[in-house]
Amino acid sequence: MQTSETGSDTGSTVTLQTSVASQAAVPTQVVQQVPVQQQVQQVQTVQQVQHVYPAQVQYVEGSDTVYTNGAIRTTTYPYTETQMYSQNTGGNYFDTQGSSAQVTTVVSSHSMVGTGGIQMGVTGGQLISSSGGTYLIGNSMENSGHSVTHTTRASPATIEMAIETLQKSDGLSTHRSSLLNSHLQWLLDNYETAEGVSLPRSTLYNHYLRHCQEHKLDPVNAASFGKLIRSIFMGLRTRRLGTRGNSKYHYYGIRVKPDSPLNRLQEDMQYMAMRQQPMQQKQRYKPMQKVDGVADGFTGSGQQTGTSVEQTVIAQSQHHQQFLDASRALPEFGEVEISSLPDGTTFEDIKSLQSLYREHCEAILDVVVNLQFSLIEKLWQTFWRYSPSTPTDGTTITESRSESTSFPIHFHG
Amino acid sequence: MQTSETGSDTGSTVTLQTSVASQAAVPTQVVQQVPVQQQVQQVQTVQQVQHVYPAQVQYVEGSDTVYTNGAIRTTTYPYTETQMYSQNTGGNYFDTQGSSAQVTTVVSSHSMVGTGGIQMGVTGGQLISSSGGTYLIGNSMENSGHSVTHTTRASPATIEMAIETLQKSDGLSTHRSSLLNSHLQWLLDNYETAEGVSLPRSTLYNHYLRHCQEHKLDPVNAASFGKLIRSIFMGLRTRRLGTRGNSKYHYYGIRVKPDSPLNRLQEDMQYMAMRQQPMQQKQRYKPMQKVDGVADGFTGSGQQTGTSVEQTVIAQSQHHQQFLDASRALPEFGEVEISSLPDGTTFEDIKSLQSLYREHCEAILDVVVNLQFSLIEKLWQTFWRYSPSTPTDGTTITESRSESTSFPIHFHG
DNA sequence: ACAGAGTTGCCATGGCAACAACCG
DNA sequence: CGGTTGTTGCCATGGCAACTCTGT
Repeated sequence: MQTSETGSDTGSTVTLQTSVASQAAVPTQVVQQVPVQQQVQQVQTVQQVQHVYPAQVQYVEGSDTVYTNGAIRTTTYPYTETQMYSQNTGGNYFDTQGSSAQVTTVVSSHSMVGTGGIQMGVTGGQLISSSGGTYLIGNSMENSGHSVTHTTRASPATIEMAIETLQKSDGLSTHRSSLLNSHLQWLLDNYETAEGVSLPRSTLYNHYLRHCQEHKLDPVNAASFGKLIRSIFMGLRTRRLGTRGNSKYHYYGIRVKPDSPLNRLQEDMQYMAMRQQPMQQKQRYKPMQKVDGVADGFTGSGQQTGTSVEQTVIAQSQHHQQFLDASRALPEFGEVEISSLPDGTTFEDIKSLQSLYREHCEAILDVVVNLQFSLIEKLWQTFWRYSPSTPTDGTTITESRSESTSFPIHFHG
Repeated sequence: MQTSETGSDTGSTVTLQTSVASQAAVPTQVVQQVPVQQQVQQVQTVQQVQHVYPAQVQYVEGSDTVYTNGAIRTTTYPYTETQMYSQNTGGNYFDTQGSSAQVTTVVSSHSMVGTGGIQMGVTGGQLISSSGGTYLIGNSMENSGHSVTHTTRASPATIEMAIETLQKSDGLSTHRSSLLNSHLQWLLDNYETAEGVSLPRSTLYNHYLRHCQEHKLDPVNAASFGKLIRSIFMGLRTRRLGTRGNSKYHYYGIRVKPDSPLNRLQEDMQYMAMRQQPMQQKQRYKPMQKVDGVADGFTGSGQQTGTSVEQTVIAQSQHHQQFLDASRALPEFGEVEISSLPDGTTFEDIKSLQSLYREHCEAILDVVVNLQFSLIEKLWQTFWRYSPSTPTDGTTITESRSESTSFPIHFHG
């Protein structure tokens, strides 16, 4: 359906720039760009279809209120949720925040308002991205596993659009182009759209950083990476998943390709991370084993009637695979037990420090999970820089759980 | 014009809660609320009109694209800007981020979409808040100063709505009510809507914190405060003003009431802050003296034809008054001159430290400007906590500007 | 019924890049 | 004309509170 016009560089490049540290008000502003040579990279077009777990998708269509959510709630919740996203030519993505409440809105550059914001149609369970503005969502396949539910997003046409839109200014087709194409290619090679699954943004970004490191590419920051990936895998939605108080932002509607090397790495590392977990944490995932209607164990996807057990388990593991994250692997630190506070330091300060330390540990675990061992030192430097000697005073953070004392030592000892 | 129905507490309270530090994953979650007694606080209704500086206001009305911006650009900029805001009963505020691109959207719970999102009308230069949903913008008065351009937002009816909407759940009219009423009252007493001026959010929030401190009230956090103030002064827009790289978020469309004590404090402190500034910085504000078309010295407000000099100067001072902020008062620190870096510390690290330090200084200056001297110690603790001895190593940050070395010492010496 | 947990809306802030205006 | 600066759109993350769901 898509012609194979490749992202043939000249004249259309994304202007995502190499991350220059120009944040201070220093007026010099040197733009140091690595002169990667102009390799015109053929953007691969077809994504293989395999191991597609039928996460059920549904849509609701009202007269002038359309909810195109993968996760329709069946309640009287004031429904600000919606999370519509326009399928327009690129730039305007509607995130959770800012989407309207209860009534329409959303809109692309072609004024689709009259139709209710998003046009819909159902084809045989396949999720197609026509390049224009319509958005097709396949309905749920309720048979046994491994059906083809999605795939083949990010056709070259789409990418072309993405590039054009991201760029939006004309004649600058320099080294940025190839640099970007490389990023695009990597993303296309390793990820694919898939309904019902989500990836933590940090995981995805860490993968990206690792990729950049390996290939000596300048990474863009997380925000720009967000723009990039949304321009490729259109229709990504935002979710915040995780335990209470530890929610992390996820890209919902994307997963690691089953044949991606990232997949293998992640699995290995997951196993390692699993082994580190105290028993209590492991049981966290157990209740999801008792299979019932809901396929992926998450709120989302409303009523699902005829799923098989096998299917559910697969979807589950799929979900876990992408979902397991440092924030979950780490045990909760529990309360701090301190006899006497030395100075004017309040209990809040202690908790703050604990929180920071936990974040640090999560970061460490995260890079380890992603095999980015070289980043460990950087993380340590970042965390401890402002405390060359000891953390502020003599108080040590003692954790109530026995196994988890001085957690990162497991990794560095 | 408004009936004097007071926010008489029972049955309608805002559920903004006292800020409990439940951020860690500690499961206890004690909600400690100060049992302020149920003083039914009469919400004052009429705001005095005085010293209204005619910041010029304008509106543009298209067929189905309405730009109700205080700052219409006259260009071909893709105009995602718009910054529409719904005037609905409360909760749904449309910030810069997320508002549609180029085509309508925006929407309240009463489906005003057909009208183009925001209805407009012009009355004789007065900005009126009818409690329903329409938003009236006065046009610019092009005569001498002190005309009545705005005022009298936040009528009791509006507040009632705000309360109802913020609350949205019914029967909990407890101590929260009076606590909130106190906040409301304070906000109503000290601020008013005004077109063409803006306040840094930090300033406003600091004022609020100070207020809470003085009255032994539990402050809400900045986000919740944002909800609160937007529910009262509807139509606030978001701006990010400041020098490049130092932009701060502002509430645009609000100012300190001319008779507010905050005003006096701020002026005094500004003077002090001004005196601290090296000469070069003071000149920063000078170019605005050369009066030309633009009234308030900011981008925004497009074509203004017949303003008098007096008017401009007044608007200018008005603007400065609200706008002068620590981020501007502080001189730029300039480049760091370091002979040798000791460890693996990179130049980026130094710049990072410098940036942090500057933020620290700005914070200090900010609290001093707002006479919150008791917060200074807290700030210091916060900043130096992770560095009990010296900042990381022997390197000292030398600033290129002569007067500004060790800036905060002026305040603590 | 109540408490705890997950999810999400609304608000906050911040970085990067694009754009416009301005200045030399 | 190019470089600099202010402003803003789009993306990111995070906190609080409301809501739902689930387990006791």
